[in-house]
Amino acid sequence: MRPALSITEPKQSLGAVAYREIYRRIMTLDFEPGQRLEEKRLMAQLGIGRTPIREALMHLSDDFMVESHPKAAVIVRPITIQNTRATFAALKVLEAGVVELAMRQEISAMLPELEAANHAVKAAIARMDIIELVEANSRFHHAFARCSLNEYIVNCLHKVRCETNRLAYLSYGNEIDPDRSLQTHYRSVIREHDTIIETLKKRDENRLKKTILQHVNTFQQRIIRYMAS
Amino acid sequence: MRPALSITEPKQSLGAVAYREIYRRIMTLDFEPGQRLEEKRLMAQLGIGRTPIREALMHLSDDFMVESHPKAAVIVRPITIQNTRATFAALKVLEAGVVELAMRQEISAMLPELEAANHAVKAAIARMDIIELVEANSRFHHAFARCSLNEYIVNCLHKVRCETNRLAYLSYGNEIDPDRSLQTHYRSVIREHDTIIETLKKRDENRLKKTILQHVNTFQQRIIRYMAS
DNA sequence: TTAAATATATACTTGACATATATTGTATGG
DNA sequence: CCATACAATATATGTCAAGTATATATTTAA
Repeated sequence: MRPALSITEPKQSLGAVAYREIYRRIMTLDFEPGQRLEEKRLMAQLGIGRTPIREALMHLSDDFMVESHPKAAVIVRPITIQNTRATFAALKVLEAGVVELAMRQEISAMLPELEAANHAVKAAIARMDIIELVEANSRFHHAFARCSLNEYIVNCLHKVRCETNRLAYLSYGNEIDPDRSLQTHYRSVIREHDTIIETLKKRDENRLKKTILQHVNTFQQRIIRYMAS
Repeated sequence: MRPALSITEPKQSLGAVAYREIYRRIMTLDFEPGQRLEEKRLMAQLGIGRTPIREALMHLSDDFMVESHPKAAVIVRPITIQNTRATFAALKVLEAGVVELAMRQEISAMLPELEAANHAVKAAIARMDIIELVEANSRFHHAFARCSLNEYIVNCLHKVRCETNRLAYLSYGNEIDPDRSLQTHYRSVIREHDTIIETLKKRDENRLKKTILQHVNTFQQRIIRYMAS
């Protein structure tokens, strides 16, 4: 039996702590795209030794959040048109795959998490808390991905989501579209999330796939408009 | 200008060396599923320090080739029915995705590599060199995945392929089906590979997708028969 | 069978060294 | 005088070694 402490603090490794913290700073653009991440600096900033820092950087590299240039430098991955295109292309393939797989699985265990995340998204929008919005939205899509019960797909979507989260921070921080306002966008997101849960419960494969792809498009159009501006 | 040595030996890091060597031993079932991999042992066996060994084990864990039990042990990932099912499910989603993406890309640069790997597969079959067969087949499918020009998909398929390679070694090492012989299986593989290249060149999306999924099925059926025996 | 004590391997730290890369500085040629 | 190429330097990374603390697994005892 583990001590009660473990319930709230699963005694995560320092490597995991470093990953989370650097991840957060990259996501929130505190560490800007292209910026160099030096081990010594990170050690000082996070108060953590070199071993877990290097471990975290390796994992971030696996997740395509940083680029590793051996013997030279680790830099925050630049945001480019090409990368963004590839991100959305992968997103469509994988989310559609989730739908196909989820329809052949028992997924009732995932629903509470999905609905909790959905609720958190709505609350964050109501409070206009962008950081929490992106994180709750990330949890929602992670829970959705897990409906595939396929660790490969879940893992790959995690990496794609690292990038979409960064894009979300980028675009939500700026009002970019005078016609179709941010509020209108949020309403679309909420409506689509609700529809996703609804069709998932009904196991309506065609409508679910259509909704998911539309949901990706809703976001993609926003990003395209952002990058064009 | 780099020394001539770099052309053949790109001066890979010891971490990469360790990864490759442990990967090879897992793939060839020299390290058996479930077997524990101790750092000290690996250090002695490979003559490499602890840092790159740990780095390699982390990457192998990312690739689902080993399971990491923090503070306890790293073990070679067991081969189970469930994992195998998930592997093939992901394979079908991702390979179909590759087809969709490849059809909208300029992929002529990938064709030489595809054809070279295909040739190597045929040669390995002719020589009945199972190790080279699996590796050449792996290169073929890696080249095919790269036709998507999508690093997320390529990366995910790499992980899936780690598992399918292991399954291939497992099944090719044993004659398991008296009716449908190993030679018949090889002939199917060769025919399907040829068709894949052919339809890729012709950009015949429907036929390519059909062929790829059939190719996956050809292998899956063999594995199912193997596991049933 | 459960619980306590022990042993071992991992997670992490510190310090050090070699090397590859980037940077600076120098020299040569246009 | 400027630009290019080359040489020297500095710095950060890759790797090793040794040691500490701790968590897990194992053994022992109850």
